[in-house]
Amino acid sequence: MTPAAARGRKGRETDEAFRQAARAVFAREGYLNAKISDIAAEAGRSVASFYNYYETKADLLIALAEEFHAEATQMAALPYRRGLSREDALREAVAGFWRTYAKRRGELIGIFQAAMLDGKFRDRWLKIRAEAISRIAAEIRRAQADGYCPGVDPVLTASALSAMLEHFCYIWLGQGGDRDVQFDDERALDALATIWVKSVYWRPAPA
Amino acid sequence: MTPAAARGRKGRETDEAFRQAARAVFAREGYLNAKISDIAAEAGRSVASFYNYYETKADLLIALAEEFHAEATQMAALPYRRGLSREDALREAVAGFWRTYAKRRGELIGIFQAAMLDGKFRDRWLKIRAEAISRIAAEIRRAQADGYCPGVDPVLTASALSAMLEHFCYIWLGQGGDRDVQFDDERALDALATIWVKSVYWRPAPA
Amino acid sequence: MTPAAARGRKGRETDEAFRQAARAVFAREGYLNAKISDIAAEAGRSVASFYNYYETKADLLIALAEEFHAEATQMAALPYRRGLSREDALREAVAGFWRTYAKRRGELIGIFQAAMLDGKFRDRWLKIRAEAISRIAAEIRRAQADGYCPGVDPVLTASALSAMLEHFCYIWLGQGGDRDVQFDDERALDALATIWVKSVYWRPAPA
Amino acid sequence: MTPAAARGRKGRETDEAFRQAARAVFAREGYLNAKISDIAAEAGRSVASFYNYYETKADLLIALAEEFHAEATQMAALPYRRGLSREDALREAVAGFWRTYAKRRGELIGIFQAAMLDGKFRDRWLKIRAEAISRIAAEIRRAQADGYCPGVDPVLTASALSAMLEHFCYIWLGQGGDRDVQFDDERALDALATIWVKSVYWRPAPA
DNA sequence: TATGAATGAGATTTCATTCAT
DNA sequence: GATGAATGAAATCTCATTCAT
Repeated sequence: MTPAAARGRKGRETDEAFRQAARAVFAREGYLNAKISDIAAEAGRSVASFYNYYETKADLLIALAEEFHAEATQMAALPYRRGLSREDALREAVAGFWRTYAKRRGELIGIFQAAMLDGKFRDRWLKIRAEAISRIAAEIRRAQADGYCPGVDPVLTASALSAMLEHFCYIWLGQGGDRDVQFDDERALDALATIWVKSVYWRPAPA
Repeated sequence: MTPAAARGRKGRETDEAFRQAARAVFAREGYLNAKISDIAAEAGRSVASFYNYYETKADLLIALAEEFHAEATQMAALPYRRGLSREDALREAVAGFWRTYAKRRGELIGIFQAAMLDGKFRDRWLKIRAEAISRIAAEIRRAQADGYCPGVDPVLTASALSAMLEHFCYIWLGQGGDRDVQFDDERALDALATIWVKSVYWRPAPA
Repeated sequence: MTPAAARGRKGRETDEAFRQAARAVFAREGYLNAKISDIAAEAGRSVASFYNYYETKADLLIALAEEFHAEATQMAALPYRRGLSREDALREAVAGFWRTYAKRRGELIGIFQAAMLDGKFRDRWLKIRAEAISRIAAEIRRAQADGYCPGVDPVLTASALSAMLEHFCYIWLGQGGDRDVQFDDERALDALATIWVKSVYWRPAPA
Repeated sequence: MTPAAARGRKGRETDEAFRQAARAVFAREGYLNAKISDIAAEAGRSVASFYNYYETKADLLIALAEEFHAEATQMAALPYRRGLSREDALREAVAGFWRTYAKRRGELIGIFQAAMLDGKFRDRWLKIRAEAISRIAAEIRRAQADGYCPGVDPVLTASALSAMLEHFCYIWLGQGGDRDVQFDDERALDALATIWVKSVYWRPAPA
């Protein structure tokens, strides 16, 4: 396998073709059902060529996941840099996350399925997830310093909120949602953000 | 396949052996990695015998999921019948759910993986999930009638809270948790219940 | 296995139930696709019970084939005893054969398929067939003695006519016939009988 | 599966190896008893390789049957183009058929067994057979135009003669013949052709 | 005599992966 | 770099047959 850096133009094009193909195939078939041959066919390349670029399907997914993570992180951090109020920033951060997933359905499905099944991938994803959680936990601690949500465990709360965010995105954006539930992007986002805000930015009733 | 009702003692024993074996194997290997032959070996029966009881691995899981759902529902409903305050009842209901999953790790893992990956199972599980969500949504509407959480969409909020509960359980009880996070049952439960309570039982700030 | 002679009333009833069931199942599914369990289900008996009566599916078919052969032979011989002209007798004999097969579709299908595929059965059926062929050959020799069809090989001709009769019956009565061909019993019989008569009862053109 | 036309030299060789192997195995074991693994072993290829060329054993047989049919049709048509008398042409056509089957015992056995048992194959074969029958029927109608065999149903007669030809070939060339019957190619052919000629080229006795 | 239950022994089929060109 | 072709290694599923009751 030629290292990525050493590739010529043709090589970079083929690599990109495999990435796009994988996103399409994961979105259509799911990660588990996606065969290497499906991805190759979608990319208009041979199966053997795939192995010039990635050792396994999981490796390709890891590459996609890293691209994805960079974007999601940026989207989530952005509002804080814009000087919004904490609540508004949070609402926007959640929205950023949601939109990133909506745009990258292939990665969403791939990452979630693979995290459940593939040991190699799970470890990588846990690291990425840990980063997000520690950022959320820091934000909770900051809120606590201002008198909000005293006594809650910042890390476990962050873990729970993150679990909610991810799984809700997977169900609604990846799987098409719960049965018989009306749905639109705005209302979904609003429900998510409200839970998040209310569960962090509350103050104890005055004695 | 003999219908369950028509089976004699020996048949019922074997069936039970397959169920226990499946729980153990799902817990150990995950649902997708579990081979019929693993389950049969764990049950001390032949693979061919398995097919006298279930048509597929998914069918066996459906049977387990139904048992499981009955128990979880009962555990979650119990506190309300005991006349606790809404908040306390909710806290206990969440705890009941958590404990059921903790006791039935095999089902937890099986259900989660299969709901994400196995079309046949997913449809069945969505039905079960829909029931739970409509019960949660009803509780939210009751809270709204008392002036709590005005304006939130009860069903989407229920969907999000349910997603949180399930995924958090899966991560902590099924997968062993997030990296580097200290964990104990009580604190985890507390984090979950607090989010749930605070995101439903809040009142708008007085104008 | 209790020998047939030693069976009580109940045993004879069960045996008969298996025979009828086999005829129905062979007619419906074909011999090869017929599972012992299908026959047992059709007979309303258990699979294990089947083995009290027959060692294999082929054994049951042999029993049916013998019943069948006795009837077909009788039907074919009858017209000769009634003093019809040779041609008319032949025509009637062919008709008897046809009607027997039509009435016993299960055996027809069973015998044909098994003769092609099951070594054990084939040997038995060849014996039965040999009898029929030698009877036909004798008739041809008698015709030759009267100056008909000089020079033809009586046995090979008998074999060919018998092959025609059997296969034509199988195609039309067993499989439902050739594509797009209009069909009724009388015309089919007439075509068969005419071929048979004309290929035996011809005289050489006078020099 | 690469379409046959798009294959390179190596692919074509392997395909041919599977065809030859199938012919040998069908001739030796019969179609139904032939396992994919037998064919692969005979071809000196792996079982997995088989599936790069055919989806099922039936598909391979269909390919062989089409080759076979093309040859048989040509052999049967040839004598008519040579300007022989009708009777002589017919005799030769039958001989062409017989020789084709003799040369291709594997196909003969495969086609017959599969037509009896395999729904997928039967439909295909019926189409091929229908063609042959309509050609024979046309010949009979031509004979009738010349005053031969008045009143017979051309199509049913064609069906019966075709059934005779095929089944006789199967019994003698595929199964090794009837018991205790002396046999040689010439006599067999003669018996077949005589039946065919006499059953078509007869004129009614003058009133 | 009858049968519920168990199973050994196979055949089919699928795919990720390798290799020679 | 690219790819046609080949394959090892599994897992699923099916049934005839047996046996204890």
